[in-house]
Amino acid sequence: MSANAGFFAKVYEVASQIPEGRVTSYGAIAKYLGAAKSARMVGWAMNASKDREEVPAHRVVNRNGILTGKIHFGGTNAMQQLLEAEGVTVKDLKIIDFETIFWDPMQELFTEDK
DNA sequence: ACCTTGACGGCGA
DNA sequence: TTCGCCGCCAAGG
Repeated sequence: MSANAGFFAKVYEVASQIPEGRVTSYGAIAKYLGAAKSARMVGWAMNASKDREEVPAHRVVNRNGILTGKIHFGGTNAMQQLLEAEGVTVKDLKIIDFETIFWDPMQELFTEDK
């Protein structure tokens, strides 16, 4: 399924599996999908996933641990609020202990798919 | 049909 | 190590 699903669909599958209180990056998802250079498309997919409540886009940030997509959450700091509500400490759009709560699909799903 | 933009990141200089 | 350019490819103008 995943192998035959469109790129967007695959992104949704991975993103929807991100546990609460954990975060990942666009690049990590892209790399897991076999397109490390297509991190941008992951972001674009997230943009289209706004209608999909199953996709916690707020748990996906850039590789610096910065809430770059915050802008797309109604124009307010809703994204940060959502993360903090899950126990994620955010300081001025920057996730504290980013690597500690980082959820790497390559590490968590390496044998479950593909 | 062509050009620009975009939730990023890799790789070269 | 830091800076900048290029790729990925979809959507909008």
